[in-house]
Amino acid sequence: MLDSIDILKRNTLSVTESRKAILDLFIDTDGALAHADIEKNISNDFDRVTVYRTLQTFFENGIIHQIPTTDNTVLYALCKDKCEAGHHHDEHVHFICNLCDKTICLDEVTVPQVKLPKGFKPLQKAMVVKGICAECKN
Amino acid sequence: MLDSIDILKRNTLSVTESRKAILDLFIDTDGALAHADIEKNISNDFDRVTVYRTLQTFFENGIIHQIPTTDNTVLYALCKDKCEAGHHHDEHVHFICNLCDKTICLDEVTVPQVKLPKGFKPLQKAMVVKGICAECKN
DNA sequence: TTGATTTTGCAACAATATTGCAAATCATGT
DNA sequence: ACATGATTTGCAATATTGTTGCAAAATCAA
Repeated sequence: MLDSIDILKRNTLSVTESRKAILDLFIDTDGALAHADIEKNISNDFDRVTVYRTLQTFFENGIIHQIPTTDNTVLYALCKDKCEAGHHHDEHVHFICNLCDKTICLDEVTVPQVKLPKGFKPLQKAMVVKGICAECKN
Repeated sequence: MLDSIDILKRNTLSVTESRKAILDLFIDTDGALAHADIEKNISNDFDRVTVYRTLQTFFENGIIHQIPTTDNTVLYALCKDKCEAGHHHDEHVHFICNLCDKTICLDEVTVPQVKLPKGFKPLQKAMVVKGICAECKN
Protein backbone atom coordinates (compact mmCIF):
# COMPACT_ATOMS: atom_id res chain seq x y z
CA MET A 1 0.00 0.00 0.00
CA LEU A 2 1.18 3.48 -0.84
CA ASP A 3 1.49 5.64 2.24
CA SER A 4 1.84 9.40 1.94
CA ILE A 5 3.99 9.70 5.05
CA ASP A 6 6.37 7.05 3.78
CA ILE A 7 6.72 8.79 0.44
CA LEU A 8 7.45 12.13 2.08
CA LYS A 9 10.04 10.66 4.43
CA ARG A 10 11.70 8.71 1.68
CA ASN A 11 12.21 12.05 -0.09
CA THR A 12 13.45 13.80 3.06
CA LEU A 13 10.52 16.19 3.01
CA SER A 14 8.86 17.55 6.11
CA VAL A 15 5.59 15.81 6.85
CA THR A 16 2.95 18.50 6.93
CA GLU A 17 -0.83 18.51 6.81
CA SER A 18 -1.04 19.97 3.35
CA ARG A 19 1.52 17.63 1.85
CA LYS A 20 -0.16 14.61 3.38
CA ALA A 21 -3.60 15.71 2.19
CA ILE A 22 -2.50 16.48 -1.36
CA LEU A 23 -0.45 13.33 -1.65
CA ASP A 24 -3.34 11.25 -0.32
CA LEU A 25 -5.55 12.80 -2.95
CA PHE A 26 -3.12 11.68 -5.64
CA ILE A 27 -2.98 8.19 -4.16
CA ASP A 28 -6.77 7.92 -4.02
CA THR A 29 -7.21 9.26 -7.55
CA ASP A 30 -6.69 6.97 -10.49
CA GLY A 31 -6.39 9.80 -13.00
CA ALA A 32 -4.25 12.90 -13.19
CA LEU A 33 -5.01 16.10 -11.33
CA ALA A 34 -4.89 19.75 -12.26
CA HIS A 35 -4.29 22.46 -9.72
CA ALA A 36 -7.99 23.29 -9.78
CA ASP A 37 -9.00 19.69 -9.08
CA ILE A 38 -6.88 19.70 -5.97
CA GLU A 39 -8.38 22.86 -4.62
CA LYS A 40 -11.86 21.51 -5.18
CA ASN A 41 -11.35 18.04 -3.78
CA ILE A 42 -9.46 18.75 -0.61
CA SER A 43 -11.69 18.98 2.42
CA ASN A 44 -9.24 20.93 4.52
CA ASP A 45 -8.79 24.29 2.88
CA PHE A 46 -5.24 25.22 2.11
CA ASP A 47 -4.06 28.43 0.56
CA ARG A 48 -3.71 28.52 -3.22
CA VAL A 49 -0.08 29.36 -2.77
CA THR A 50 0.49 26.31 -0.62
CA VAL A 51 -0.99 24.08 -3.26
CA TYR A 52 1.24 25.62 -5.94
CA ARG A 53 4.32 25.23 -3.82
CA THR A 54 3.45 21.70 -2.78
CA LEU A 55 2.99 20.64 -6.38
CA GLN A 56 6.30 22.17 -7.31
CA THR A 57 8.05 20.44 -4.41
CA PHE A 58 6.54 17.10 -5.36
CA PHE A 59 7.54 17.62 -8.96
CA GLU A 60 11.12 18.55 -8.10
CA ASN A 61 11.40 15.47 -5.93
CA GLY A 62 10.09 13.12 -8.56
CA ILE A 63 6.93 12.28 -6.65
CA ILE A 64 4.65 13.52 -9.40
CA HIS A 65 5.21 14.17 -13.10
CA GLN A 66 3.65 16.57 -15.56
CA ILE A 67 1.41 15.64 -18.44
CA PRO A 68 1.29 17.78 -21.57
CA THR A 69 -2.10 19.12 -22.59
CA THR A 70 -3.43 21.33 -25.34
CA ASP A 71 -5.52 23.52 -23.12
CA ASN A 72 -3.62 25.81 -20.84
CA THR A 73 -3.53 23.64 -17.77
CA VAL A 74 -0.79 21.51 -16.32
CA LEU A 75 -1.78 18.07 -15.18
CA TYR A 76 0.13 16.12 -12.58
CA ALA A 77 0.11 12.43 -11.77
CA LEU A 78 1.87 10.21 -9.28
CA CYS A 79 5.14 8.74 -10.42
CA LYS A 80 5.68 5.04 -10.09
CA ASP A 81 8.52 3.95 -7.87
CA LYS A 82 11.11 4.15 -10.59
CA CYS A 83 11.20 7.94 -10.57
CA GLU A 84 14.15 9.64 -8.98
CA ALA A 85 14.54 13.24 -7.96
CA GLY A 86 15.14 15.43 -10.98
CA HIS A 87 15.14 12.47 -13.30
CA HIS A 88 11.67 11.43 -14.30
CA HIS A 89 10.92 8.09 -15.85
CA ASP A 90 7.53 9.09 -17.10
CA GLU A 91 7.92 8.01 -20.69
CA HIS A 92 4.65 6.18 -20.69
CA VAL A 93 1.61 7.03 -22.76
CA HIS A 94 -1.11 9.21 -21.24
CA PHE A 95 -4.70 8.68 -22.18
CA ILE A 96 -7.35 11.38 -22.04
CA CYS A 97 -10.95 10.22 -22.22
CA ASN A 98 -13.25 12.38 -24.30
CA LEU A 99 -16.27 11.29 -22.27
CA CYS A 100 -15.29 11.28 -18.61
CA ASP A 101 -12.44 13.68 -19.23
CA LYS A 102 -10.09 11.74 -17.00
CA THR A 103 -6.40 11.54 -17.76
CA ILE A 104 -4.94 8.12 -17.12
CA CYS A 105 -1.30 7.04 -16.97
CA LEU A 106 -0.83 3.91 -19.03
CA ASP A 107 2.26 2.87 -17.16
CA GLU A 108 2.67 -0.32 -19.15
CA VAL A 109 2.65 1.46 -22.51
CA THR A 110 5.97 3.13 -23.20
CA VAL A 111 6.35 5.91 -25.73
CA PRO A 112 7.77 4.37 -28.90
CA GLN A 113 10.93 5.53 -30.65
CA VAL A 114 10.58 7.74 -33.68
CA LYS A 115 13.02 8.49 -36.43
CA LEU A 116 13.72 12.21 -36.47
CA PRO A 117 15.13 14.24 -39.36
CA LYS A 118 18.90 14.68 -39.58
CA GLY A 119 20.40 16.75 -36.81
CA PHE A 120 17.62 16.47 -34.28
CA LYS A 121 18.74 14.98 -31.00
CA PRO A 122 15.90 13.63 -28.85
CA LEU A 123 16.26 13.75 -25.09
CA GLN A 124 12.75 13.29 -23.72
CA LYS A 125 9.51 12.32 -25.34
CA ALA A 126 5.86 12.39 -24.41
CA MET A 127 2.76 10.98 -25.98
CA VAL A 128 -0.88 11.68 -25.34
CA VAL A 129 -3.73 9.65 -26.79
CA LYS A 130 -7.30 10.85 -26.72
CA GLY A 131 -10.34 8.66 -27.13
CA ILE A 132 -12.70 6.54 -25.07
CA CYS A 133 -11.34 4.89 -21.95
CA ALA A 134 -12.07 1.36 -20.84
CA GLU A 135 -14.50 2.53 -18.16
CA CYS A 136 -16.62 4.63 -20.49
CA LYS A 137 -16.73 2.09 -23.30
CA ASN A 138 -19.87 0.23 -22.29
CA MET B 1 3.27 30.25 -51.96
CA LEU B 2 0.97 30.51 -49.00
CA ASP B 3 -1.17 33.61 -49.11
CA SER B 4 -3.07 34.75 -46.06
CA ILE B 5 -5.94 36.21 -48.08
CA ASP B 6 -6.36 32.98 -50.00
CA ILE B 7 -6.45 30.95 -46.83
CA LEU B 8 -9.07 33.21 -45.28
CA LYS B 9 -11.28 33.15 -48.36
CA ARG B 10 -10.97 29.41 -48.72
CA ASN B 11 -12.41 29.17 -45.20
CA THR B 12 -15.15 31.72 -45.89
CA LEU B 13 -13.76 34.08 -43.28
CA SER B 14 -13.90 37.83 -43.55
CA VAL B 15 -10.58 39.29 -44.60
CA THR B 16 -9.61 41.76 -41.90
CA GLU B 17 -6.41 43.52 -40.95
CA SER B 18 -5.87 41.52 -37.80
CA ARG B 19 -6.52 38.18 -39.39
CA LYS B 20 -4.19 38.96 -42.26
CA ALA B 21 -1.45 40.15 -39.93
CA ILE B 22 -1.66 37.19 -37.57
CA LEU B 23 -1.88 34.69 -40.38
CA ASP B 24 1.10 36.31 -42.10
CA LEU B 25 3.04 35.96 -38.88
CA PHE B 26 2.29 32.25 -38.81
CA ILE B 27 3.33 31.90 -42.42
CA ASP B 28 6.60 33.75 -41.82
CA THR B 29 7.41 31.78 -38.68
CA ASP B 30 8.90 28.32 -38.91
CA GLY B 31 8.09 27.42 -35.33
CA ALA B 32 4.93 27.46 -33.29
CA LEU B 33 3.54 30.57 -31.65
CA ALA B 34 2.06 31.28 -28.26
CA HIS B 35 -0.42 34.05 -27.70
CA ALA B 36 2.33 36.15 -26.13
CA ASP B 37 4.61 35.72 -29.16
CA ILE B 38 1.91 37.07 -31.39
CA GLU B 39 1.33 40.16 -29.31
CA LYS B 40 5.05 40.86 -29.25
CA ASN B 41 5.79 40.27 -32.90
CA ILE B 42 2.96 42.10 -34.56
CA SER B 43 3.82 45.62 -35.56
CA ASN B 44 0.29 46.82 -35.78
CA ASP B 45 -1.16 46.72 -32.30
CA PHE B 46 -4.33 44.75 -31.96
CA ASP B 47 -6.31 44.28 -28.84
CA ARG B 48 -5.53 41.21 -26.75
CA VAL B 49 -9.12 40.14 -27.15
CA THR B 50 -8.86 40.29 -30.90
CA VAL B 51 -5.82 38.05 -30.84
CA TYR B 52 -7.62 35.52 -28.64
CA ARG B 53 -10.67 35.52 -30.86
CA THR B 54 -8.63 35.31 -34.03
CA LEU B 55 -6.69 32.32 -32.74
CA GLN B 56 -9.90 30.60 -31.77
CA THR B 57 -11.44 31.29 -35.17
CA PHE B 58 -8.36 29.93 -36.93
CA PHE B 59 -8.38 26.86 -34.71
CA GLU B 60 -12.05 26.16 -35.28
CA ASN B 61 -11.54 26.46 -39.03
CA GLY B 62 -8.58 24.11 -39.08
CA ILE B 63 -6.12 26.80 -40.10
CA ILE B 64 -3.95 26.28 -37.05
CA HIS B 65 -3.61 23.41 -34.60
CA GLN B 66 -2.67 23.23 -30.94
CA ILE B 67 0.48 21.69 -29.56
CA PRO B 68 0.53 20.06 -26.14
CA THR B 69 3.01 21.46 -23.63
CA THR B 70 3.89 20.86 -20.01
CA ASP B 71 4.08 24.49 -19.07
CA ASN B 72 0.78 26.25 -18.95
CA THR B 73 0.76 27.80 -22.37
CA VAL B 74 -1.03 26.86 -25.54
CA LEU B 75 1.06 26.79 -28.68
CA TYR B 76 -0.40 27.10 -32.15
CA ALA B 77 1.06 26.24 -35.51
CA LEU B 78 -0.15 26.40 -39.09
CA CYS B 79 -1.88 23.33 -40.38
CA LYS B 80 -0.76 21.84 -43.65
CA ASP B 81 -3.29 21.78 -46.44
CA LYS B 82 -4.76 18.46 -45.38
CA CYS B 83 -6.55 19.96 -42.40
CA GLU B 84 -10.28 20.40 -42.61
CA ALA B 85 -12.55 22.41 -40.38
CA GLY B 86 -13.14 20.62 -37.13
CA HIS B 87 -11.07 17.67 -38.22
CA HIS B 88 -7.40 18.23 -37.69
CA HIS B 89 -4.79 16.09 -39.34
CA ASP B 90 -1.99 17.18 -37.08
CA GLU B 91 -0.77 13.77 -36.10
CA HIS B 92 2.84 14.66 -36.68
CA VAL B 93 5.55 14.85 -34.06
CA HIS B 94 6.35 18.20 -32.47
CA PHE B 95 9.88 18.98 -31.42
CA ILE B 96 10.77 21.43 -28.67
CA CYS B 97 14.38 22.57 -28.55
CA ASN B 98 15.86 22.91 -25.09
CA LEU B 99 18.34 25.51 -26.31
CA CYS B 100 16.51 27.92 -28.62
CA ASP B 101 13.15 26.99 -27.12
CA LYS B 102 11.49 26.84 -30.52
CA THR B 103 8.71 24.40 -31.19
CA ILE B 104 8.91 22.85 -34.63
CA CYS B 105 6.33 20.81 -36.51
CA LEU B 106 7.99 17.73 -37.97
CA ASP B 107 5.36 17.29 -40.62
CA GLU B 108 7.13 14.30 -42.14
CA VAL B 109 7.24 12.39 -38.89
CA THR B 110 3.87 10.88 -38.08
CA VAL B 111 2.97 9.78 -34.59
CA PRO B 112 3.38 6.00 -34.45
CA GLN B 113 0.66 3.55 -33.46
CA VAL B 114 0.72 2.19 -29.95
CA LYS B 115 -0.95 -0.86 -28.51
CA LEU B 116 -3.33 0.24 -25.77
CA PRO B 117 -4.72 -1.92 -22.98
CA LYS B 118 -8.04 -3.72 -23.53
CA GLY B 119 -11.02 -1.43 -23.84
CA PHE B 120 -9.23 1.78 -24.72
CA LYS B 121 -10.33 3.26 -28.01
CA PRO B 122 -7.86 5.77 -29.47
CA LEU B 123 -9.21 8.62 -31.57
CA GLN B 124 -6.43 11.18 -31.72
CA LYS B 125 -2.83 11.08 -30.67
CA ALA B 126 -0.07 13.59 -30.10
CA MET B 127 3.63 13.29 -29.50
CA VAL B 128 6.14 15.81 -28.31
CA VAL B 129 9.88 15.26 -28.36
CA LYS B 130 12.28 17.50 -26.51
CA GLY B 131 15.97 17.81 -27.21
CA ILE B 132 18.39 19.73 -29.41
CA CYS B 133 17.14 20.88 -32.79
CA ALA B 134 19.12 20.73 -36.02
CA GLU B 135 19.85 24.46 -35.94
CA CYS B 136 21.29 24.46 -32.43
CA LYS B 137 23.33 21.32 -32.85
CA ASN B 138 26.56 22.89 -34.04
C1' DT C 1 11.39 20.84 25.29
C1' DT C 2 14.13 24.11 23.03
C1' DG C 3 16.02 26.35 19.17
C1' DA C 4 17.00 26.37 14.20
C1' DT C 5 14.90 25.50 9.92
C1' DT C 6 11.20 24.88 6.96
C1' DT C 7 6.57 25.65 5.63
C1' DT C 8 2.36 28.13 5.63
C1' DG C 9 -0.94 31.90 5.00
C1' DC C 10 -1.79 36.52 4.05
C1' DA C 11 -1.53 40.42 1.17
C1' DA C 12 -0.31 42.53 -2.72
C1' DC C 13 0.60 42.09 -7.29
C1' DA C 14 1.24 40.36 -12.12
C1' DA C 15 -0.19 37.92 -15.92
C1' DT C 16 -3.65 35.65 -18.52
C1' DA C 17 -8.34 34.83 -20.15
C1' DT C 18 -13.47 35.96 -20.79
C1' DT C 19 -17.81 38.67 -21.63
C1' DG C 20 -21.10 42.38 -23.18
C1' DC C 21 -21.79 46.03 -25.93
C1' DA C 22 -21.29 50.03 -28.99
C1' DA C 23 -18.54 51.53 -32.90
C1' DA C 24 -16.04 50.28 -36.87
C1' DT C 25 -15.20 47.25 -40.63
C1' DC C 26 -16.34 43.93 -44.12
C1' DA C 27 -19.28 41.35 -47.62
C1' DT C 28 -23.18 41.28 -50.54
C1' DG C 29 -26.56 42.73 -53.87
C1' DT C 30 -27.78 46.40 -56.60
C1' DA D 1 -19.43 52.52 -56.15
C1' DC D 2 -22.84 52.55 -52.54
C1' DA D 3 -26.14 51.27 -49.14
C1' DT D 4 -27.50 47.72 -46.11
C1' DG D 5 -27.02 43.94 -43.01
C1' DA D 6 -23.85 40.94 -40.80
C1' DT D 7 -19.52 40.31 -38.79
C1' DT D 8 -15.56 41.87 -36.33
C1' DT D 9 -13.08 44.94 -33.39
C1' DG D 10 -11.84 47.61 -29.28
C1' DC D 11 -12.89 49.09 -24.84
C1' DA D 12 -14.11 48.37 -20.15
C1' DA D 13 -14.98 45.55 -16.63
C1' DT D 14 -14.32 41.27 -14.56
C1' DA D 15 -12.69 36.58 -13.68
C1' DT D 16 -9.15 33.32 -13.38
C1' DT D 17 -4.54 31.86 -12.73
C1' DG D 18 0.18 32.27 -11.13
C1' DT D 19 4.08 34.75 -8.35
C1' DT D 20 6.66 37.12 -4.51
C1' DG D 21 7.96 38.90 0.20
C1' DC D 22 7.45 38.46 4.78
C1' DA D 23 5.80 37.40 9.47
C1' DA D 24 3.61 33.66 12.05
C1' DA D 25 3.14 28.86 12.64
C1' DA D 26 4.51 24.20 12.24
C1' DT D 27 8.09 20.74 11.79
C1' DC D 28 12.50 18.55 12.71
C1' DA D 29 16.67 17.38 15.27
C1' DA D 30 19.12 17.39 19.39
